[in-house]
Amino acid sequence: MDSLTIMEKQLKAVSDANRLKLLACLKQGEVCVCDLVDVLQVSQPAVSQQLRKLKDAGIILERKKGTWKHYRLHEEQSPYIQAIIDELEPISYKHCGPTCSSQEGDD
Amino acid sequence: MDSLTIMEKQLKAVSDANRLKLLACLKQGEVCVCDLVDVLQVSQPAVSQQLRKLKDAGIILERKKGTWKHYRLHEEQSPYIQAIIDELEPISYKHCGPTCSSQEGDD
DNA sequence: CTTTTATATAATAATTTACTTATATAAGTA
DNA sequence: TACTTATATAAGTAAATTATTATATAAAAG
Repeated sequence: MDSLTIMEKQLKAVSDANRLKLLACLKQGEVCVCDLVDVLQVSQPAVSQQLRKLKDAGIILERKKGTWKHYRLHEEQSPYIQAIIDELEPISYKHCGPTCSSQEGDD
Repeated sequence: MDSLTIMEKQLKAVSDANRLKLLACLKQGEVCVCDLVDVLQVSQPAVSQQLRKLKDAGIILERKKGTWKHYRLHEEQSPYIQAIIDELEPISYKHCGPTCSSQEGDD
């Protein structure tokens, strides 16, 4: 994949209001899917699909923790993706529960 | 329009390979539509429509010169759009003619 | 004034996107 | 083992996108 195609893929991944909101949530650190469903006000599968796009573009990473899955921003971003993240106002959310938000994990 | 919506619009405008190529051409300065048609290898109306999207998003500016129309990058860009432009490898093109590429203009 | 040239707009069709509901998977719990 | 919970995948659908061809506009040339 040439650099322009990679760029296109990454930009397509962030050119959607809901996915920008997801990134705005993740600015604060790891978030589990259930909390993100709450923020976006769309169905759980919709959130799952959006997260997948961001993951496929290499913008976010996942960590499994029991039944839960936590997502976070990739530590290293292309400069232009980082600039986008920097521009986003953080969005805060309610933690769905103490079990979900604990720091231990499977990987 | 809130800032997230503006951001979404600008990012949608650049999340397409052909429009990224247009920006890559414009890095060198003003270009007339006929030269851009040559670069993209799609129909003239298609190029017109792509340019319109970039213009509507406030990323490029137009200047009329007789029958021709020249497009150039907006002097001021949002930091994230600028970061995208910076990342693009310039694309060179053939000037369609001396009349077209002269510097005088109507506005 | 008619013709040519450069560009824009309109109408349309194929493709992609982003939801939805239903179902699958996989881990935790009674 | 059966039930619940968290997430993912599948199938279907409505809306958006991006090309195409045909046509309009507007300036320049003859």
